[in-house]
Amino acid sequence: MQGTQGLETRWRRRKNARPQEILDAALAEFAARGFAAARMDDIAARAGVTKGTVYLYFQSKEDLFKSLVRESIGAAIEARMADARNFEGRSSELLRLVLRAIGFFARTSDRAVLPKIVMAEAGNFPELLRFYRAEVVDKGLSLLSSIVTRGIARGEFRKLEPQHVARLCIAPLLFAVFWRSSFAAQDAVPYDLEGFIETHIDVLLKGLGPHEG
Amino acid sequence: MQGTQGLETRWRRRKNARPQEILDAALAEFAARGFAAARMDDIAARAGVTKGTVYLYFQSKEDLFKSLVRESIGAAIEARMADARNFEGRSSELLRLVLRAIGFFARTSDRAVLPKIVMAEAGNFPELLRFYRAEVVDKGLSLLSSIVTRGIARGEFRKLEPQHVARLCIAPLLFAVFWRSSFAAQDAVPYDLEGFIETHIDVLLKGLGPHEG
DNA sequence: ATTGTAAATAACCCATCGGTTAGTTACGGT
DNA sequence: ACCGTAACTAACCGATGGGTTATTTACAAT
Repeated sequence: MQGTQGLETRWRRRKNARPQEILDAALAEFAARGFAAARMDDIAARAGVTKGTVYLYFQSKEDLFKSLVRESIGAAIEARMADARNFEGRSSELLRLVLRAIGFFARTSDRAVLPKIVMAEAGNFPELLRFYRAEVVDKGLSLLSSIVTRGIARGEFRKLEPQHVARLCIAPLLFAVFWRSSFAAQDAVPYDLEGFIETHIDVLLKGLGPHEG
Repeated sequence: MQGTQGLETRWRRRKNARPQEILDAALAEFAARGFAAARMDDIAARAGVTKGTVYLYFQSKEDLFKSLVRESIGAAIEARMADARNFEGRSSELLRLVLRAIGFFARTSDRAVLPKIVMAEAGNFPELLRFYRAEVVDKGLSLLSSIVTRGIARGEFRKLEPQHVARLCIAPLLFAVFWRSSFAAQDAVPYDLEGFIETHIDVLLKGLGPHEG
């Protein structure tokens, strides 16, 4: 537990480093077990401290989780919204760009498991759900549907309900997150998520196009 | 707990009715809380019995859940596979039919929450995940990818990786399930899931079509 | 070197819950 | 009427895990 440093002391005082280390450990444990099943003892052990120490820096398990959400996704979405507003080219290119970015996040980031955890335990922690929806879901859907609206206005996309299309954009990306965080572990040959996402963008953009088919 | 019948007896012997009533109660509790957080006491109470009685009919919590999966989805998928094999018309029509059927199930059935529960708690109950993947996921994906392969062979669809397209088919349906079982509860104006699914089928079929765009 | 203090530990408390079992009761057979 | 039995209950057990607290210890200031 405390065997990583030299031989002189059982532990060190590291007030500054602890919170981030605990957050990282918590992310890993929440990702592996979900919110309810993650043990504070395990989070502490992974962070190289004991449970009592975690409670020096965070009030409760729920506080720990919220801190995690706050410091991760919200900001990233707002950054992309700024990108989108400044974009000049074709809407299909803009959409491709944004979906590739979110797709990359979904395929590679550790943080991508957070939506899964939230939806999974929505029933037991409604406050967590409300928080996440306001912070992430509504912002994300609004970004995507504004791109779709732009595309329709410029005659690049067919006339479809932007709210539906926005959800069609992210559904496969959410699927990718779920696949990665559950089935992927038991696959001998890993499933090609990157190819999946490219196919998604390809099929979606063709499906949105105005040319009759 | 046992106050529903008349005044004469504290309880009745109803060996035949119990299992189904317990399964229904379990579905409701699993749907509301998830697998781990659902309490056997609550399931029993909802079924109008005590916990001991549940263990007369089911070996364990996990056995209860598995029974639920078995009696619901597995059979339905096999039925659709038979439908698909006998179908004579255009692949796009076949795919539309199948997706509408699954979509209807996703929008309306109580059982539709099962995939959500499984994926949510995959990390803690790998055996459950393995079971569900073999019983539902692989069969479902194989059904869909065979339709796609058929469509490509007949020149109705573009040449795309059927495994990717199969997942694209269900991703929005899974999304619908998740939306319904988490966010829907807090929406004042309910989101139009049926329109969403129709848009999905529309966009997907156009996106798969062979005509350049 | 000594000491004050706050960072960190380790042992503890207690509510919860899956599963078990000893006892109770409905009810068909005689 | 009265068993015999199996359906059912109710009380129990043991493990688990969130949160607390008494104690120990690193280390900066003097």
